[in-house]
Amino acid sequence: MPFGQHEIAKKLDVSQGTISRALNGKPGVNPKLRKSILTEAKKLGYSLDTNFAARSMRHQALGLSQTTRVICAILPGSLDEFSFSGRFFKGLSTQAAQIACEVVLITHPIGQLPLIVSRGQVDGVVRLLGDLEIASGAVGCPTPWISLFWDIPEADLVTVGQEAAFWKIGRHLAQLGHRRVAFIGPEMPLARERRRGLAAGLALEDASPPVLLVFEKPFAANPVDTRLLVDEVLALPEPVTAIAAYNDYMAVCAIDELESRGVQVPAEMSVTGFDGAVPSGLRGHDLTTVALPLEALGAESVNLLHQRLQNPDGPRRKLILETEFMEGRTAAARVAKA
Amino acid sequence: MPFGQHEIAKKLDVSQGTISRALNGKPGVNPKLRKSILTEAKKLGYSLDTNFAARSMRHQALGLSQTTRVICAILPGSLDEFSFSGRFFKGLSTQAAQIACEVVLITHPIGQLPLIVSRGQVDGVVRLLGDLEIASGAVGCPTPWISLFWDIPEADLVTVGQEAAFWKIGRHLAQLGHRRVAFIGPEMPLARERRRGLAAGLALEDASPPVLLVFEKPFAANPVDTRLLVDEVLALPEPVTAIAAYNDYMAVCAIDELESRGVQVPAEMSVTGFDGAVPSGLRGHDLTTVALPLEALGAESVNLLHQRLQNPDGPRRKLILETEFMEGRTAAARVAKA
DNA sequence: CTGAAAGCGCTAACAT
DNA sequence: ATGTTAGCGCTTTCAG
Repeated sequence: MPFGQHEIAKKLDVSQGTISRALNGKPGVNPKLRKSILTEAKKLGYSLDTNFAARSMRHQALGLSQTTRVICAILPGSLDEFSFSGRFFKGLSTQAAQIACEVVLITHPIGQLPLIVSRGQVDGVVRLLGDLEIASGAVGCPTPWISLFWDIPEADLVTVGQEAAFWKIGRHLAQLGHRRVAFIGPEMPLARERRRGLAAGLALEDASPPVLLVFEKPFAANPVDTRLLVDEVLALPEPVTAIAAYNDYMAVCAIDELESRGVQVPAEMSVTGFDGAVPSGLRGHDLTTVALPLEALGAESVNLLHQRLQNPDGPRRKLILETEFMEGRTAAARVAKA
Repeated sequence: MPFGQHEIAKKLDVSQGTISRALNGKPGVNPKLRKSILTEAKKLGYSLDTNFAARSMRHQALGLSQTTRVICAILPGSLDEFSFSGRFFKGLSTQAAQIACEVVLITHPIGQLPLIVSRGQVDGVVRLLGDLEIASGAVGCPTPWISLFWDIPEADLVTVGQEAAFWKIGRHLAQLGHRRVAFIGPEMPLARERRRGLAAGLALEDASPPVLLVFEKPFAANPVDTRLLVDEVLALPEPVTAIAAYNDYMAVCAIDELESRGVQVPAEMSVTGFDGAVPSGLRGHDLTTVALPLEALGAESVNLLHQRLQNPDGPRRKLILETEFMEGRTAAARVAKA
C-alpha cells in the first residue's frame, strides 16, 4: 500500500535519486523538472514523511541531526492529576509551537518508557516522576529530558521554590493565630523541604513559638494513607488547630475524613493544600493553597529542553519558578478554646 | 551513538543473523547461546526497539502487520476543553492497556495531521474534529480512525444521542414552567440535532405550546460570539425565561454575560449547558446540564478502533452512548411576571 | 544537470 | 545450529 519516490520517478521517467534531490530542495535539479516533481508528489500524496523510517535510517547512517520535532511529556496516570495536566500541557504545547515542535502527552506506563520514547521517535522528554519511580531509582531515558520538581542528576530541572511556597502557607496560618500545626505528607525529600518552609513561615516574631508536628508515611499521597494520618492527628492528646497537607489532593482527602468524623472545616480545623490542582471530582472546597504556575512550568520546560538539544554538553540547569498564595475558605482564624 | 545487533555479534563472536533469531525468539538457536545473547543485549541496553526504523522498514518489505501498539488521540487545542480531555483520556488509556497499546494525546495543530500520525508511527487515531475542520472538509488520515460526535463517512463513529440528551433538558425546563426558551449555538448539524431534541422535550402534553427561539452564528462556541448571542436574546421584545446553550462552555460564557448585565441566574433567567465539561477556570457555577459519559466514550473508541484494525474491511460502525441529566443550580422554576 | 550505485540495520530465505 | 546474503526506501557520492 505505501509507495516511494520510485513511483514518482517512473511516472516522470527520471531517476529516483533526482526525486530525492528535488524533494529535499538540494541544488542541481532543473527548476522546471523540480516543479513538475513537486506537483506530481502532491498529486500522489507523497511527502518525505511517507517513508519516515527509511529516511531516518539513512540520516542516522550519515550522522545527521536526526531531529523529529516531537517532544513527549510523561505524567503520572492518575485521573486526579488532570487538572494539573491540562494547564501544564497547554503551556508545553504553546511554547513548543514557538520552536516548531509538537508535544504529545502520555500517562505513564509504570516501570518502562513509552514506546515512542524507547523507539527514539522523539527528540526529548519532559517528565514528572511518581514517588515509586523516585524510590526505585529507575529513571533512564535515551533522549535529553527535563525533570519536573524532582532533582535528578541526569536531567535538567524545572521546579518551584518549595520552601518559599510553604513559608507563605505558614505565615498565613500564623496570621490566623494558629500555633500548633500538623504537617501530613509522604516520606520524601520534597516533603522535607516543604515542612521546613512551613516551620519558618509559622515562626512569626511577635507570636509564641509555633509547634509543628510531622506525620509522614512512605507513599502517603493517596486517600487511604491520608485518612490514617488524619486519624493520627485527631488522636493527639494536645490537639492541633490546623493541618497543612503535602498537596491539594491530600488536603481534599483530609477534609473528607475530617468531615466524616464530624470535624468542621475550617471552624474546628483549618486545612491547607499545595499545587492549586484540586481534583475536578471534588469541587467547591475552595481550598486555601499555593498555586503552581502551571503554564509557565510547561513553557519553561520546553525552553530548557530546547536549549539542551541545541547544546547537549552544556552545564546542567535548574530553573526555579515562583508560586502564588491563594486564600480560600478552608483556613480560618483560630477560635479560643472553651 | 546508537548501535546494532552487529555489536553484540562481535562481542560473542557469532553472526549478526543469529542475534536477530535469538532476540526474535525464532527457533534454531542453541538455548545456551540464546541465553548469553539475551544477557549481553540487556547488558548493552539493546532491544529490538533500539533501531525501530530499520526493523519496521524490513517488516514493510515483507508485508508484515506493521503494528506499532500506539494510538493517537487528537483533540482541539483550547484549554477550555481540558476538563473534557482528562476523563476522556483516562478512558482511552485504561482501555488501551487492555489491548496492550499506549495512547498519546496531542492537541491539534490546525490544518494538518500530527507528525507521528503522518509519519505512520501509530496504528490508529481517535479524533474530535473542530468546527473549522468540519467546515473545511479536510479530514484525511493515513490510518483507520474514530470520529467523535461528528458523523464522517470515512471513519467509524462514537457519539452520544444528541436529541435524547436535549430532550432531557427540554423536559426539565418544561417541568420548571418555562415555555419561551432561547437556544444559542453555532450553525452546525450537531446544533440542529440538539435543538430538535430540545423542542421535543419542551413540548409536554399538559402545558401550553412552547416557543423555541434559535440564535445561531457560524462558529459561535467562543466568548465573544456567545455574548453577542446573549445580547440578542436580551433584546427580544417578548423575553424568554430560559437559555439552553449548545454546550457548557457557551453556557458559562452566557452566565458571565447575563450577570455582567445585571440579570440574575437562575432567578431571572435559567441557563442550561451540555457536555458536563465545565472549564476549570469557571468553577462553582454548578451548571444544570447533561453529562457525557467521558470515560466510556474513550474506552469504546479504543474498542471500536481495535476491531477496525482487526478487520480493516468490515462495515462502518456507529456507536451511540447514553447521556445523564445533571440537575444543577442554574435552572429554576419560572417566576410569574409582575 | 542527471543516472547509477553504495549502504544504513534488520529479517528471512538459503547455504553450510 | 549457524553463517551468508538479498533487499526494504532513502540520501549522497561519483560518473557521465
